[in-house]
Amino acid sequence: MSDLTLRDIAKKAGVSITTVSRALNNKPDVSSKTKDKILSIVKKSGYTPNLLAKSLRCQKSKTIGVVLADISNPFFAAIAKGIEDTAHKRGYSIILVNTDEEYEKEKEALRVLVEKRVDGFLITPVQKEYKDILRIKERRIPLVLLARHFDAIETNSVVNDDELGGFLATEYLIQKGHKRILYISGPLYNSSALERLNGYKRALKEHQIQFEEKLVRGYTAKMGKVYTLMKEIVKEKLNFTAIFTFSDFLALGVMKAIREEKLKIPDDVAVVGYDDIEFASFLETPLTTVHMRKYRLGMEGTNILIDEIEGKKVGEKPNTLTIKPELIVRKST
Amino acid sequence: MSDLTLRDIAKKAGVSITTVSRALNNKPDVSSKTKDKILSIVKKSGYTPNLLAKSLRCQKSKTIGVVLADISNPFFAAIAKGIEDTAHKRGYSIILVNTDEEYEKEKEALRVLVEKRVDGFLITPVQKEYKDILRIKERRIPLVLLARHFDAIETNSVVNDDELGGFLATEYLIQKGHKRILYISGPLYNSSALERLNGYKRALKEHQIQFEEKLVRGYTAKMGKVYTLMKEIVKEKLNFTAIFTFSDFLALGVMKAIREEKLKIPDDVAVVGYDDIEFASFLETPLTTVHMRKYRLGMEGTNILIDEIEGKKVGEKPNTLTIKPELIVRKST
DNA sequence: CTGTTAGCGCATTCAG
DNA sequence: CTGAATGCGCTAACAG
Repeated sequence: MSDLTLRDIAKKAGVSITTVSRALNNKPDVSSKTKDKILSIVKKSGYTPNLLAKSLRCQKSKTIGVVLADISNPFFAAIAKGIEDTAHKRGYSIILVNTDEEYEKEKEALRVLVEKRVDGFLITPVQKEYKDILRIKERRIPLVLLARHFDAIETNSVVNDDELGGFLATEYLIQKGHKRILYISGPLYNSSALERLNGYKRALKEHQIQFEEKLVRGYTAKMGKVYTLMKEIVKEKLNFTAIFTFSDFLALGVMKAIREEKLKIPDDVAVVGYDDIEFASFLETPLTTVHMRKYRLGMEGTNILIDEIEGKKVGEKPNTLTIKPELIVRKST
Repeated sequence: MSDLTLRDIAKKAGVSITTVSRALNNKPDVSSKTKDKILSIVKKSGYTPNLLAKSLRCQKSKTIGVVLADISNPFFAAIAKGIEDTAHKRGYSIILVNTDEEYEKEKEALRVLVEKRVDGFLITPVQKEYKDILRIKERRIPLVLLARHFDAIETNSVVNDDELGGFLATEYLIQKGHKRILYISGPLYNSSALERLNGYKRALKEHQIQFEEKLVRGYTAKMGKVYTLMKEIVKEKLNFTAIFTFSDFLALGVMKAIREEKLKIPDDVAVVGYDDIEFASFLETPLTTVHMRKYRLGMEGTNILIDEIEGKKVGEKPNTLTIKPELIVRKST
């Protein structure tokens, strides 16, 4: 059964291709009689419009390119869900690409997606460079950055207020009496890692605690690495009583290492995570963490993007949205 | 900067469109001199091929439709990662759609993806019906079912040996001395839930333990529901000493409920999960579970699909692959 | 209200 | 080795 085309339907209905097209797209200028006739033929014939042709002709594909760092990480998965739901609701499909935090893959993904003529991009940038994202901008393809942003270039973006998140977590620990707080950071080219560090520093400063370089460690987003690192750190006698981690995902690795070193949470060491992934509350020692509205972040980003795609944007300035995080206190502190 | 086309490049190079097309696609019949010239012009001009046009012309989109039940569930996320990696490696993009286990959404997704002319489908079917999947088959669009399969229709599929998984988990518990084993099942229209139940029953039978209907509960894949249900069950005095759950995801809900009811794992009640999602091993009481090769499942499914798309299929019969699971014993039993 | 014409960007005959 | 012509399936401008 090779696919039917408008021409086939037109022939069966004894009208022109144009008329069929009009009937199918609910355009005016078709008598309801011919329209009904066409529609019934379409229905019983099993005609399926070819969106490839439509996209080529109309110069819009109703498809969004979604470039995420790691779909198997529940943090990004939650964002992806928000994106997919929202896009679908507004009539768009998403082409999803994983970068594994590698800039080469991001670059490649951007290229292919431009070739496939996506109408816009949603990206959690790797941030090792931004040249290729700049090129998207220059091509005037709508674009929204998610969860991370660049200081150097202006773009639409939806981010978490990471400086505040870092501050809240740290200040809370300080108020619980902790003075030596280890921060397991993500890589600092990542804006969210950097800003959480800034929040951490500000909290220390406001409470007259001296910042110590050696209490900041990690600089990675890989749980496995952090687990190994943590085992080493415990042996270093750094004298910390609390740990703030870049993500819940990392906190899991940290806590496993700590437990294996026979330290008790929260008695020997308090742990605060970041993101509030679903699992955080289901742990045996539920994790105190900075709640981030991941689904909403995906949703808002998608809405901003589609608004721009469809020319509903107000003003010329990039649209940036910063979502406030919230500290969720559980049993790990 | 409106997009350049082959025509623009041809004009600049002083050759025909055809020649440019040939040069770009590494076809023979172009002198290396003109080819070099064209390539250098292409490079400096920033030409980007329009894959929409190419797809329309060639009747293939190099895009796969991926229809998953719930991308925010780490089990599906892991499969998705395997799919994306593999597809990307072989030059394909994926359009991802979530169904939330709702048949209506699956149906709608299938329709849109056919319209977008994906070259093939990877689907974890909701299984409340199969009419629309049948239609895909009738259209002769390549298709691979993942993690679940239908008895009623023949299709390519890659599944876990769920009967065996259910058996292994149950027999292990029996060998640990348990006789009253609660099975928190997924919905039984889902083939994997049904087969795990069958494995559970077979293990009981082989060990001369009477099967009891009331020890099978749940019939849902939602963690929240299971959590609530579990709290009720504990109060029912069902007298069970072990629980086998349909998924690690559900096990999390179950364990939380159990702990809140002051029962100890594994002393008061042993728990076995299914899937072995990454978190299972990072829990404070690491979870005994049936390991499923999720990434591989996605990978194999994608390879089978692309082989069929590209006509590399051997034989006419559907290609079905069953991956053996493995029991991973940890501290929850 | 309806049909004819043109063209989106590309790959592929077929002629030279 | 190269180019002119055709059409993938669709929508839009224009003419009736």
